[in-house]
Amino acid sequence: MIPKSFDYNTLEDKIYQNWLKSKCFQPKPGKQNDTFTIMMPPPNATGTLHLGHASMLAIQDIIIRFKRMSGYETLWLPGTDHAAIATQDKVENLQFQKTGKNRHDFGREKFLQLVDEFVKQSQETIVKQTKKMGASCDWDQTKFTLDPELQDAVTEMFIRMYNDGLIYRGDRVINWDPKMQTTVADDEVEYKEEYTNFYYFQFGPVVIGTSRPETKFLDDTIVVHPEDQRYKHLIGKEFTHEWINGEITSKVIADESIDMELGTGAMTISPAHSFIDYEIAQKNDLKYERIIDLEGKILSSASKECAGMTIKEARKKVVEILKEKDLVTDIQNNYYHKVAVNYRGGGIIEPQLMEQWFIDVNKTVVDWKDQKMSLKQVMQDVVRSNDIEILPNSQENVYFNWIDKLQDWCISRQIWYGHRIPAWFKDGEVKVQIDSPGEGWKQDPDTLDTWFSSGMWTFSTLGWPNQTEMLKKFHPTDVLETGYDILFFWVARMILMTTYATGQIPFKTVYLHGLVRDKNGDKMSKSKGNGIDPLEVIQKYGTDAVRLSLVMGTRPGQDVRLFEEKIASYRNFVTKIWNSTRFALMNLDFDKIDKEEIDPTKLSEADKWILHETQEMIQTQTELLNQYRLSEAGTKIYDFLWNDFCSWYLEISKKNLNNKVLYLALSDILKMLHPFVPFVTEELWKLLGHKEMLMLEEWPEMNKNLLFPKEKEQIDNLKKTITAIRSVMADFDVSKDSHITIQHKSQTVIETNQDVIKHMAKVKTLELTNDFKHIPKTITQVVTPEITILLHLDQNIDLEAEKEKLSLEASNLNNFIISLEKKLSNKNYTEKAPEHIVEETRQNLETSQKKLTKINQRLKALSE
RNA sequence: GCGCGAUUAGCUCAGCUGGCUAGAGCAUCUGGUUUACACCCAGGGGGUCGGGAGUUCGAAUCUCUCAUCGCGCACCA
Repeated sequence: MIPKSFDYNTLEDKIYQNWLKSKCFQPKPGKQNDTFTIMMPPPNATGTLHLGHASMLAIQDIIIRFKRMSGYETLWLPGTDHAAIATQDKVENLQFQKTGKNRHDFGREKFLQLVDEFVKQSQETIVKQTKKMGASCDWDQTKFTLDPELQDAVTEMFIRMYNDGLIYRGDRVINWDPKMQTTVADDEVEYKEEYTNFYYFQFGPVVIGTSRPETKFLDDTIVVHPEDQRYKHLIGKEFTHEWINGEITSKVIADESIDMELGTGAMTISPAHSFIDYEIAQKNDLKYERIIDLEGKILSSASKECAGMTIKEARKKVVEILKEKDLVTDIQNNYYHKVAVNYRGGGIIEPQLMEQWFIDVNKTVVDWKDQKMSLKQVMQDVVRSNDIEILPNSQENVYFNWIDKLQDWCISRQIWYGHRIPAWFKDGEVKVQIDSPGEGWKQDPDTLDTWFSSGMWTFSTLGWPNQTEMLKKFHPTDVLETGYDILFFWVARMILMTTYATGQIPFKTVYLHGLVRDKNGDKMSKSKGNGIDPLEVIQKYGTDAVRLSLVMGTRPGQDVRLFEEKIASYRNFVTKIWNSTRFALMNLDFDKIDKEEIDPTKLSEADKWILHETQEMIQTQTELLNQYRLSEAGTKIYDFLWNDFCSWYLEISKKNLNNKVLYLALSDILKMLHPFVPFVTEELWKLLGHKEMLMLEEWPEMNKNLLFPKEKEQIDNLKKTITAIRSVMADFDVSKDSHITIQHKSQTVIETNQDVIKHMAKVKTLELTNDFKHIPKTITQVVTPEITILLHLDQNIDLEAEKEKLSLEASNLNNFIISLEKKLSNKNYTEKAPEHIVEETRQNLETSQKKLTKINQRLKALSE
């Protein structure tokens, strides 16, 4: 005999190994004659598995298993991302702790070797953990963004974009991280709240306000709003006055972008260290000079007194200097503002004017739908025209908002770990090509933004730029499933890169899952100690339970709260699945099953009912899963197994089991459960005597010959009857020696299931009659117009109590009837509402009226 | 400032294109050693679907508005 619950700790790994051994994860042509592809978002090569990954793996695995069983040739391709900045920073920190050396002490080559070693180790961990989640991805196709072929693809992409004029090298203000010594993309900048001093300085004819005095050494332009009455008369004029480095001549210009309300409404600009100042300077053709160097220190060209000082030191010094010159008019403390920091390392971002590589998002050179479009336009078009659907749809607005504001994308990074830029310099000349153009040419030391390569993930992994069979077959992919937090970072970039490179969309659907939070809705974090380690709860509750807890009750785009009680409840469900099959195994006669055919004339009502319900469930599951409504599908199959199959079918049929029906229904249910809980169902499939893997079974199809609507109605009546008996017995506390009379009109299902009723409702004496007359010393329960239950009580019963009960029921029913009648007497309703709704209402009214009549008759009898 | 989301039972959440008297799990109460399952079985209590207005024959569902919470983007001289 098999044990009472699924021993996940010892069986999960074995089952997974069996899947691997049988090559279940590889694409195989199926009856759909079509492919279905998911590219797994590559986890960072440095990481370990967290709940975000676990949730992503659960969702994708459910989808891919469903599609595989449905007969698609499925490819789920796994891999890892080199995550340039994050990885380099992590390894550098580790090495510094260990040896006290930074990357420059090691040198580029040696340092990259250390990173490679570290990455290799991490990748193994991530792969092992991914397997633990039951992910049925094709490990033979595993890719890494720094694989040689993927590196080649990146280089090719860069060269093509350069030749098309989409990549250019230019001077722009970029986000510079002095700590990590690299540029950072706009999206990688985070803002931290801070309180600081806000200074007011006399600058020639005006007072200016600033929180950054240390950038003001060379300022000589005052900007005001053209409509500002306070300053209008100054516009265009020049003034000679004292400033930090001595006497200067400044000029007043006007610009619309000035906010009159802010500070004094007048400001000076430092174009080399501010995005907005740079824009103003460009518009007005002003010169710009650098004040702060890449280390975050003041340049001697800006100030002799402050040269070499840090920003903090220089700020103090500048204020001192201006105080001496009596140019400080006010200092306000506790000024609230936000400081830009690098989200990956926390260094404070200093805007710098630098020469970098950029992708031009506005140049209209991309061929798309027989037109020339800009990258920006293509990105808008594919979502607007529904080539790509984003789930939830509300995120499409977020996407468009982002695109509208999108600026040229700075793709060069001054770090070592990553894809080297294929550009060569010599005497101010630039050549973009794979190999060195010859003697004296030096390759650009910079590497590419990590999202440049991950943007190519759907096609670089399939062999692009070569037109491989894989690429032709599996691209575009079908669904991209990832967290909404990387919609811009990654999803948008994939659309940009893929449409340009391949002329195809990267995927048809974007499914954005929410973040996993704790029970209070707080983000899980190590410092708070509220995190759940997926591997720990897998150990405790099993992978199937963890997967369910990450999928059930979720919607795309909505955060998920996870806590142990929730996981435990799904562990209980896994046990329930186990025991329902265990029961079947104890009762099935395996020798006969293959030879048996379904003969509708020999089936009980319950048999027909469960076959009917199973067919409908197949239909429902298929529809919901095709629409990626995983939680709804999961909830429905959960309910079906637990209630319909276990609580009703098995209990009704216990004493009269039909081998074949039990087997058929259970098999279909296990198949439908499989995508959600692959381990326990696979094990049970084996115990049912199958040699083939469940995961390769065909998804069931609805069989119209197994629909029995009449029996469905009959069993529904039986269920109502049993529930009513149980309820009335509990109300009057008769657990032993219960005596029930069922009055009914032509209900064969009651006749044939007397034993079932006795057993399931625990009735000791049961009588049936077609006579609806009142019997003394009984409590009445009207189930349907055709079925009434009488509970016999020995002692004198409290007539008033029963009257009260019946009266309450009658009054509720009466209210209901009134509402229905009101509806039906409303012409607008009967004319405008759909016919089937009105018909339903009519029937409902009829049934309710009949039922009410019965109750009233009984009430009348009681009063006599 | 612009935008997005949430608000349904004590807790965590379902409820698709508006349509039977609003659901689940957990918790709670009552009663159960029924030979698949106490990680179980049976029964019960608990909600004016955040407030207000509107559209409609009909609103938890659509529109507007207010409130509270959360998030994103921009600005930050």
